[in-house]
Amino acid sequence: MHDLSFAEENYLKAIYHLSAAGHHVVNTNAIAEKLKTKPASVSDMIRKLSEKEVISYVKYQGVNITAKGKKRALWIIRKHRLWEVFLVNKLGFHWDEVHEIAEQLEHIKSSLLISRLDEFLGFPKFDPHGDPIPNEDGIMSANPRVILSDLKLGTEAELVSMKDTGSAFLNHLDRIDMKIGAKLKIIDVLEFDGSMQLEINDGNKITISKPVADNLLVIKK
Amino acid sequence: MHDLSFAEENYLKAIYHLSAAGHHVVNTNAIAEKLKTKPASVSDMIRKLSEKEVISYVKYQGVNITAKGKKRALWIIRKHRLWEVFLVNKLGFHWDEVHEIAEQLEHIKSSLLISRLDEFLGFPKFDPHGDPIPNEDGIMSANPRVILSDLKLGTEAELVSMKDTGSAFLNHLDRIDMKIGAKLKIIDVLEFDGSMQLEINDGNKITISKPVADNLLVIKK
DNA sequence: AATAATTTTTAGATTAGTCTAAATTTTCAT
DNA sequence: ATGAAAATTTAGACTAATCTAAAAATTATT
Repeated sequence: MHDLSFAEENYLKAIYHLSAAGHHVVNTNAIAEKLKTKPASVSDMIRKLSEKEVISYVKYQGVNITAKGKKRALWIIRKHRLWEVFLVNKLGFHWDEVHEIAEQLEHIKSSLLISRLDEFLGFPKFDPHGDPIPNEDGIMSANPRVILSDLKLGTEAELVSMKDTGSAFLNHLDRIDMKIGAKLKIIDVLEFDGSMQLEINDGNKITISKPVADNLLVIKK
Repeated sequence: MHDLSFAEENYLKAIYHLSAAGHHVVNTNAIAEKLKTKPASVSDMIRKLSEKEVISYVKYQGVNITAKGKKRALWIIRKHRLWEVFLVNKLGFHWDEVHEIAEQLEHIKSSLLISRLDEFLGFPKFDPHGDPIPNEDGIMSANPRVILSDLKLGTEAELVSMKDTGSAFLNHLDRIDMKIGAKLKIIDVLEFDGSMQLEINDGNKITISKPVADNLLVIKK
């Protein structure tokens, strides 16, 4: 198991995220855009990563991540998300300030460190953005996040993240007491405008518009 | 303030440690040996570091660290030692397992992270090896470590580290209840063999041989 | 003080990662 | 289905960090 360099790890992670986002074949320009690098650099790196068998690749035909590559990528993602939990829960950072620091910490090499950190944090299942944390085998045990507006009447869910992190939107959520971790139950959906009536934390009933519901990510109970 | 690369940071730290260890002028071979690299590589790096004004340097005459360089080095050392405290006090590592991980963590760039970590750890003054932790300005407020056998009759001190970390020696210390943090008072020194009688933690009296006293590092009270 | 031994620097290569510019391949539109 | 547009790869160059081998400077020895 030769180690990957920081640059190689970043490429692999980007390819994993693009694969997971539906593009089961990932193209060069998409990688270049995601990493803010040039397509020529991506071509070079693709050759190197396919020699290391973490991706498979046919010239001009795009990239597929291999099982081996997926495992490596999920290991990096596990580290990233555990460090984010540490930064927010232990050091008091806000969840939208931690990404850059976690991008550095995710490259630290020590599996013992990560298992100790996991234990110290109480074996969290989600990072502060609501994304699930893979276990040592790369498996995410928790339900995936879904968009609130995709759920049906009667569904219960927990708020884990917001898509739009602009302060105007966050202020709005604050005003209606909608915080990460809030338990939601859908008690009505209005056909004509898609707005929803919700019960929050088994108490207050509020109504939110479709655009707001589109921005809220939840996991089903 | 342009950032230094990881390699540059490692060279600067090595030069700082060599300067602090008495060699007020540091020579190329010493740096090469410390970093397990070749003198030719050191020559190149010396040129780069002196362009960045963190060291001053005359060809064939060795290297001096500048005030600017010392500040940079102490910042890296601060990060290294705080991370070591985290690994030992929070994650349960033993103090002789943490160096390699801290070598990686010390390069993480974020001063906010370090001030938060410092606070989280309770503003420690020593790392788990007993070395003092510099503050934000690069100043080490604590007394320096000294060798127990250099102290005079009547002196009180705190055990902060052992030079010899072999398990035979550590077992011996365990048997006589000599742990990091123990408060020691020198109640007798025997001329003919240099052995010492100590009071530990205001209680038990024990006798240790000169070779043992030579291996114990303490700070004076 | 001259020469031998040691230390340090330079010269020239190598690898990783990046870039621009040009060539090639694929895709899309008419 | 063919030419234009877009995507991708190749070619060649650059920087950072390293190495080996050779040259130059310093230090030590007789």
